[in-house]
Amino acid sequence: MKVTIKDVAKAAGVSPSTVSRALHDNPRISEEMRKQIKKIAQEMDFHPNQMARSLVSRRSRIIGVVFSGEGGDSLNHSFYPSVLQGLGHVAGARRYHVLLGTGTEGDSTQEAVRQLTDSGFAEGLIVLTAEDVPATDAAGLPVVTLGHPINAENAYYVDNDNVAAGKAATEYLLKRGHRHIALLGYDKQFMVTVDRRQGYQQALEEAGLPFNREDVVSSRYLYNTTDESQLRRLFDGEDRPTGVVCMDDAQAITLCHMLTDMGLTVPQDVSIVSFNDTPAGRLNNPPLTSINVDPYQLGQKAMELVIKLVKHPETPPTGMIVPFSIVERDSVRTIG
Amino acid sequence: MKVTIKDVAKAAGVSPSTVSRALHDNPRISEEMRKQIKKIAQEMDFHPNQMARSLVSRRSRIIGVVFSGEGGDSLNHSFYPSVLQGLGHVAGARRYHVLLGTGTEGDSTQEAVRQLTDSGFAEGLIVLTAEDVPATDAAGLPVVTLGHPINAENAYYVDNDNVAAGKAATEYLLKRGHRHIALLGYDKQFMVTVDRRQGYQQALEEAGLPFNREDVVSSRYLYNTTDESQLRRLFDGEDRPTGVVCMDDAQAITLCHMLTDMGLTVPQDVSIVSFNDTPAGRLNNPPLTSINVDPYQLGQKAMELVIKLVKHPETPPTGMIVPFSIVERDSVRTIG
DNA sequence: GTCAAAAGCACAAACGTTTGCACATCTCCG
DNA sequence: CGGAGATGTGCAAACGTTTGTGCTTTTGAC
Repeated sequence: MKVTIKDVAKAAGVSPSTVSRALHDNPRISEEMRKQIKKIAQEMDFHPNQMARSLVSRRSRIIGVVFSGEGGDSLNHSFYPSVLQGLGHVAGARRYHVLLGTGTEGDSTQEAVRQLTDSGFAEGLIVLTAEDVPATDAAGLPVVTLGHPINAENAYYVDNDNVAAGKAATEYLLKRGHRHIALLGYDKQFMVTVDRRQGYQQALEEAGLPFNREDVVSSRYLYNTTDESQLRRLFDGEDRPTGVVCMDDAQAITLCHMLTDMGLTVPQDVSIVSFNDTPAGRLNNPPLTSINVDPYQLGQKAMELVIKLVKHPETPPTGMIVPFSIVERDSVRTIG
Repeated sequence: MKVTIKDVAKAAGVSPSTVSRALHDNPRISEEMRKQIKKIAQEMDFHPNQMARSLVSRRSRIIGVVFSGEGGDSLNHSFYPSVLQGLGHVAGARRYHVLLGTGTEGDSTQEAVRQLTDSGFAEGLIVLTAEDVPATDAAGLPVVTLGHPINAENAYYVDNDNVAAGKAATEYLLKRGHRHIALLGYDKQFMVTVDRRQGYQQALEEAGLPFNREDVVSSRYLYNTTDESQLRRLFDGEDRPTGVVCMDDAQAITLCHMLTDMGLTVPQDVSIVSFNDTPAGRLNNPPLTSINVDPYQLGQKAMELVIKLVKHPETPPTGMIVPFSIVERDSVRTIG
């Protein structure tokens, strides 16, 4: 049987309430009593029952985290573990716990959220969805979304400045003399990619360059499924792009293969800057110049934000932007 | 304010206990009463408070999961997300929840386990550690380790048959005519790699081939840190290996690069079969023939096992073996 | 030496459930 | 028609904490 607060009280010859207060450093307990009780509790290896504690205090110190379902490749992306680590570390440091939103195979994000809120354990939610996020104010719990929500004005979220990132990637190539730059991996279902695309276009326009529809090729985000024929056509003519910005390293890598297949080499013939700075990208030949969106910090900030929210529910809607960085490797060549 | 069982009781004109029983399909409640109560509960959007419920029932339906600390690259490995998915899906299906063992940055596995057990929420633990697992019977909770524990006889675990896997990888090359096979990525700190090494040796011996110490090169498991000079020496002479089995795709990929750097190509000059079937391996040129250890199923089985344990604590120590499969791609060539 | 204030602690209620037991009603048999 | 068994429901205790209130003792000022 687990040792309860009553056992400690009996051992110390005081009442349970005194023990409780002593352990919480309540000033109404004398210094010496406090020390002694703590010592006894220690010796008895007493750990307060969280269920009981949470029942009365109405605080569980548990944050629910739900990942966008789908499974597939997307969850395998190195992005998620990093986020999880970030989340976990700050949770741990603040003595919070992380409850994973599971849901059976193939469940929707919605479903996972419901499971989590119904469970009644979590006092705050982080939903990490690459897709459109429904305005989920589930059961009155504070929700922060990781990624750009549709109704950004009255939501809590943490994200990169994706249009700035798209712009930066493009400008990186522009600065190095590239005049014809393609965009690979646009997926209108994913805010990230539409934002980046916008940044791409901005950079082009500010440089006085034309924006061509044919230069942006679509594919499912994080799924490595590009229409290769379209891609080949793009790189076929003499006026082919000399630079490409890719939405994800994986696409960049397959692009590399296709290019060598076509007799073109990276970065001599075409330069690539991509996103997400994955292990695969680092291992590629050549190693990819890629934009690191700092998933670890995204996780950290998200957790910090929910925790703030559960403590101060009145906090006005907040959007936190975490900076990206471009890590330079060998997939870009300076022209001219 | 949340709606409690008392509210429902009042609305239904019965006592809380009746409501409780009705919702639990207790046969002592009449059919019609049960239906009516359920209807009312539904309408009032009543969800029982899990804290209260757990307090009395002493069951939380929460399973703690702790990943081996370290962080670094290891957690970024695609292995973990898959495991998590497997875990999560069966947990969800059985209406269990997953509580992540966090621990602040750089904490040990030990520490994470402690945080989890002290929290008092979990009624079972899954510890996923690639390293030596301390015999953690923490606080009387059932613990299943994912991976090969040292004291396998009286532990609950799920794992691959790693020596069989190492053997299979080696035999795959032997069958294709390779007579000189190296082993890359041995790390004596990790049971997985020592088991696989043993399988490698067995395969060699059964084929009547000599086992050479110089043919196995060490490096930190899952960290891409091999002593390149040793590797170069190995592939320098005329009697260089024609086949290599690698402990992880990442190592295989860097090996590829080194080989091309040395003027050798894969698979023409040297064949590679590696482990873990990662995205990066799939994207490599050539795509790697790799052994898939089925992390998803590992996760599933582990969760099934703990759940079984929390229900039947008397279950005798069990080791579950999940089958691996070798997925054939283009990094192996048949000789002769 | 008296009294008020401060200090130190115990009592008991409350949090929202579950569950053993007792109670009331109804049915049916002798 | 009396009582035994079913059948359905309510009472109250229990789970292990926290916390408002009240009681006792000590302290210090006059």
